[in-house]
Amino acid sequence: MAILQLLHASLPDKLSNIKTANYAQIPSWVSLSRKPNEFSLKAPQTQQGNLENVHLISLSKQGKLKEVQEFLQEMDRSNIPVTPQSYKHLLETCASLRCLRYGELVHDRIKRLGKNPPAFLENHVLQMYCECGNLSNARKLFDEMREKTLGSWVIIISAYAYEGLLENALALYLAMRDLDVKANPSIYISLLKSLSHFSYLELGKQVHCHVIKAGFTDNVSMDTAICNMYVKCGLLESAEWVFDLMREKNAIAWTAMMVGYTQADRAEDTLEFFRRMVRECIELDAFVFSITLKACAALEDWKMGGQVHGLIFKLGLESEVSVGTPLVDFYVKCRNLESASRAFERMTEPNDVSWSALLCGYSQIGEFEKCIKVFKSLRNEGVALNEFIYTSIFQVCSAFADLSLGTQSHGDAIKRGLISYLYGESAMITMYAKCGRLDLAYQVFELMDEPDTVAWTAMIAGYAYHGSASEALNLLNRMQASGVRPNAVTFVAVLTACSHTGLIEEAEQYLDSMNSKHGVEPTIDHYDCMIDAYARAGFLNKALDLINTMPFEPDAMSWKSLLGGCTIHRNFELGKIAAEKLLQLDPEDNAAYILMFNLHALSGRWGEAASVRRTMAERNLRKEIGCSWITIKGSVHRFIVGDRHHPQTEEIYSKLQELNFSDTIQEHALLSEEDDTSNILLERKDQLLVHSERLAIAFGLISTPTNTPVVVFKNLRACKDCHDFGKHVSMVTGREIVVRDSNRFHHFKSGKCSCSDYW
DNA sequence: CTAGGGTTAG
Repeated sequence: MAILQLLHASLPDKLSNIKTANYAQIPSWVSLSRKPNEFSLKAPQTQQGNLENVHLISLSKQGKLKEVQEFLQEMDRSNIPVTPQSYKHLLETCASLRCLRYGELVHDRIKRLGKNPPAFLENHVLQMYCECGNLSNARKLFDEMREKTLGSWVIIISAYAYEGLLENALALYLAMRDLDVKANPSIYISLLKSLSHFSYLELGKQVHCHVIKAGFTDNVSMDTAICNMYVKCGLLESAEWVFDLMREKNAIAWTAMMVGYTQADRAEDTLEFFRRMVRECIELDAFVFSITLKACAALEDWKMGGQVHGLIFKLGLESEVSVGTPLVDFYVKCRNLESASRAFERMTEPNDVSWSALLCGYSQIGEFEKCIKVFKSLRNEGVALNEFIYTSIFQVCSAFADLSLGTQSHGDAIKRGLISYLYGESAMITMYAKCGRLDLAYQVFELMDEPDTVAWTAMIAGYAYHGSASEALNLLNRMQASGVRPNAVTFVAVLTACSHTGLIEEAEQYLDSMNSKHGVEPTIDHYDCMIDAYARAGFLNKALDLINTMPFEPDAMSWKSLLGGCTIHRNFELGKIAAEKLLQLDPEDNAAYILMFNLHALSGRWGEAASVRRTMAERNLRKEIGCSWITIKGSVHRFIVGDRHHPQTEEIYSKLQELNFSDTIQEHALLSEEDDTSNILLERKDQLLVHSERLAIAFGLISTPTNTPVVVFKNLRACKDCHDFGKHVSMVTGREIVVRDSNRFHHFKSGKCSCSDYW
């Protein structure tokens, strides 16, 4: 027994589920050089060569194709015939190992055997070619076969259907009918599989009719296939109709229906089906769990998901990739990265899908460093990567504005053929745009065959970040002309572009016509954009009116936009109302306190300003540390306020002095998101002069050729003083300064900013 | 000879 186990352990995985008889115990030293009657085993004459054939089959079942080859030669030398049964096993092994080379050798031998090999053997050869993916050989054989059995038709039609070669599959099906060969359920099931797409719905219905006429309904597998075909075509009602009529329903039919519900955004129905399955004691397998977890993930229903996880644990399915991977994704979607990692670790054999689910989690939750680290180690270890992983990497590059890693990953993905059409390309558009390279973003966009809504939106949003409203609107027109329909996100980008450039009338028109002209229902995000547009432009009352009359309850963003406008345009009364409302909705919003503080400071209400600042200190608001960075020759230089760690610190500070920009007294009183608000006594002016973005700009000036723009990135919103600083520097040095803050790009040129001081 | 279900992304 132990030997057998050992032997099995050494078999290739693909073979481990093949049931083997005890042939393996026949030693390979069984000699062929002796004459049959010399065997100690008294083999009757009629069974001559039995032992050799048995041994051949044994070798074949162990996947030892090379030894098979050698043994065959030995058998040939001793004139021992190979039985058809042996050939059958050899062909099966070649098929399961996808080993076309040996398969062809076996086929050659069979051809040499005589003019009429048994039909069943030819079917095995056919099957071997199909499984090895060589359909042209398969077809050639099929056409030459003198005796085609029903099985031959099944094999070749299924192969075509499986490869998605619909026309070939259907042509053969029709040819078969012409020859009066009656199709069996297998053939219909294969055909239905290849018709599982909306564009083939009419054909699918016709095949369904043929199935009914042939009397094959009320067959579990058949009905399951029909059900699945309707699901994949998006006709859930038809699928339900078939499903409800099934007297006996297997797990596959249930799964198919659940997939349909989840795809149709009806995840609740999926979960209801799952509950029914549990109640009706249907056997739950890995497939059922994966779709159920997907539904839990879509609903972010961590309670239900947790219960499902419990069941998975009880059934001992946690270690399976097919369950573990969706489990990782479920926890990622519920923003529970800790459980996601734990689920990941419990899988015995994670695959590339598992890795991409995890990496996507890291990038979505903002664990960018971790994401890159894992990505690099996967690359080094030669683990299979996929296009999903690269999409996540592009997102990380966007967040870090890491053009260097972005372009490298782009090249890497091209080499591996892993830029996924649409998904990967759109992620790259965003990546290049957010790295300050609209030109490269546009190149990617231009090279796309058929950009879809998301790709157009990414490009429009790119122009919006950079404040190029006219290009953004232009692109929207081109998008519509090319027949791609804008969605809600597209309009957020369009309205943002308008808002950032003060195109009030245009914004109003787009908001008004969204629904009537484009069939996109406005959401609160669109109203917030409009409120922002009014507020920035100084139409504070219009902004307030919209807050009061829009068909949604105002959210934090609504009031924040109004408050921002009140600060720019110094409307204290309204600003106070907005600030109170905002802090009611989001007491943790650091920016809200800063805006409120600045509003009080601007009106000289120092008592109230100080009280805001005290509240901030007391609440110890968790906030991001402000930092700015610049990439010089591929390496990133990062600065925080008052940083003196850089090796060229002296040069940087003397450059700052040389720029000699003195801020006006009044603006010194204002707070920026970068200031250390936990210490209310700290002299603000000292901090201001050494804000991180100034350090980065100064470093950029001394480290780059004078004819190139200085491109600086910052994780927070640019403060008023530093914005003025940027304008000043672009004036006195004659250089273009580009700053990307958390909201958008600022292009400073000859003392002016592309944002027209509107940000 | 014999088919049918799932999980990752912009």
